[in-house]
Amino acid sequence: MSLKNDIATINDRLTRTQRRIAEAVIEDESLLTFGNVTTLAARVGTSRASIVRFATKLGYAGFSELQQSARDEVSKKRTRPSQRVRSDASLEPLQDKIESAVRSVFEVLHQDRLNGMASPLATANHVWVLSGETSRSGAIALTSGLSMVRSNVMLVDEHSTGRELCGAQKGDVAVVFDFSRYRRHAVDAARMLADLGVTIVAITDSPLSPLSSLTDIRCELDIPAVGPFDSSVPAVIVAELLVSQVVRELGDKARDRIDRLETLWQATDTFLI
Amino acid sequence: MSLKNDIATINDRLTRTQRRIAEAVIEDESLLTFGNVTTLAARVGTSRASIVRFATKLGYAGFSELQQSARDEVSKKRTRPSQRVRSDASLEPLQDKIESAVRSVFEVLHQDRLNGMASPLATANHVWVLSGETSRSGAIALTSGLSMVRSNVMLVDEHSTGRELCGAQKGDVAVVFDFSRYRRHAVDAARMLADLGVTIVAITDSPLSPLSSLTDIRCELDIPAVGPFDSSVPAVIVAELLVSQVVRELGDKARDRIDRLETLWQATDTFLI
DNA sequence: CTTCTGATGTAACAAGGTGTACAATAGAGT
DNA sequence: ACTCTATTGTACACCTTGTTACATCAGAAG
Repeated sequence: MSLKNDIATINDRLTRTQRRIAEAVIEDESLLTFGNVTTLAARVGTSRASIVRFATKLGYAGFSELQQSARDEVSKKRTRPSQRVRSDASLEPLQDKIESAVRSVFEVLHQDRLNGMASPLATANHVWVLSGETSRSGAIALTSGLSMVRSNVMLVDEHSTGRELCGAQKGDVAVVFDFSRYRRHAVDAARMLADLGVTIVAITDSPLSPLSSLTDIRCELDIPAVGPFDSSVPAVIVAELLVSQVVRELGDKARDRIDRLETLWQATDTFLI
Repeated sequence: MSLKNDIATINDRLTRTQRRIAEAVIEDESLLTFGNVTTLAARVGTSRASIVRFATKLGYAGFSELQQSARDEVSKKRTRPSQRVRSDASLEPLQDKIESAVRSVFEVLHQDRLNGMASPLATANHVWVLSGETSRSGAIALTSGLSMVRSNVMLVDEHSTGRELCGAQKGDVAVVFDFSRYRRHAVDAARMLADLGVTIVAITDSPLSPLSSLTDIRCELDIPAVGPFDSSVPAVIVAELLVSQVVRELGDKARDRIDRLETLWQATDTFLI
């Protein structure tokens, strides 16, 4: 806003070419933030000197200072949501962190990426679910949801890794949740499965994660800290979105299975209502 | 995404300083888009040459090309919202539902109520954690977090309810997660524990829940549906908030335990970093 | 301990960018 | 038509930046 304000305050004192320059930078701010004097001059169809004079007219020492100001402006815009100021009850910073983490999950997980991650889960022979510690809730959510809509979903516990995984083979899919400190057993198991030809779907927190080099089918989440530990909320959300997408892909097959499950529940009187 | 992809595909071939560079540009993308070789090198604490080598390692001709790519990426991001309406159409209702569920968790869980639920967990002799199906992720999150900061935390599985609970007595606390259809075993177990004099902390979805009549220490959450199933996100958030509050109450005792846990992890080489 | 390899830093260089002095130009007023 | 002034373009000096060649250093292998 500050740039537009600057222009507005002196806009009646602008010369013709300066006005053209102003119009150009308002229409496409990247001319200022990413461009330089030469490109901007070319775009407007004027000389480079006029660009510099435009900057000084706005009150800056030169083009460089104007550019810096424009860059600061967009940087501030990007970081604002997290800095949002509010009253200081001790729960609110947590609320902020979690809410923005939730939002970022949906930014990362556009529909096409979600499709790319869910499709293998719909078609795989077996689905193996691996996780570290903080991501365990996500793994549970995925296993629980997925096993209600398809068969052969296995949660692999740390202490039973070898025994359970020995049947894995090509055509299977392994979903690996792991964050921040990267539990060795999860990473090792994932690497082993990848070597066996199993398709890896990774939910992790950084392109620098050891999981990221194993597969293209993955997403990187922002993980907020809640108290001393990392939150598993983003992982759980991803798990639930994956399940709902798999359900959509499987269509009637999933519905049938859910129906059969329901009759089983009824027969065993599992629920109170 | 393309930058993060680029980094991910070669992340295991990065040298130490190159990894530091990668971490820096992932954390603050403006270092790439707005910065230059000099500033990035200064930020990372390395030489300018290493920055250039990092760019070439990623497959670019040099830093300039990498910067251009980064700039293109954010330019694309800025124009995306218009496409987003179309391509993300099916995700947006879900996003709305989850975000407002998150918000409602914090509306329900004012600081005093959170205190009331967390305090018993800090002082109890034993903490028993029970759950239904969709709330299982929350139970896992609570058990996992709580057992890192205090001892005698037990997750009670459906098939082992009797065996595990027979030691419960006055002075213990049971946290029960259960929603919507109210799994019979969770409710029955909670009732039994209440009869034994165990303090019940309930996380459920309605004052009409069978759990609500057992205890005053409880909260009622709005549970959104994600696909055909109920979301466990609210339960997980409550679990994490409880843990963070217990940590605050236990103070140094919790910190000591975390420290000991850390040395154990170090000794057993549990994590990659 | 020595050697070798790869990673890192230093320094030089070429290219490109900014700012300014100065010349050219356009336009208004006489 | 002439002059004066404000505006714009040109040219140049200076500085910064990206790149590369070379020297140094650290660490693994023997």
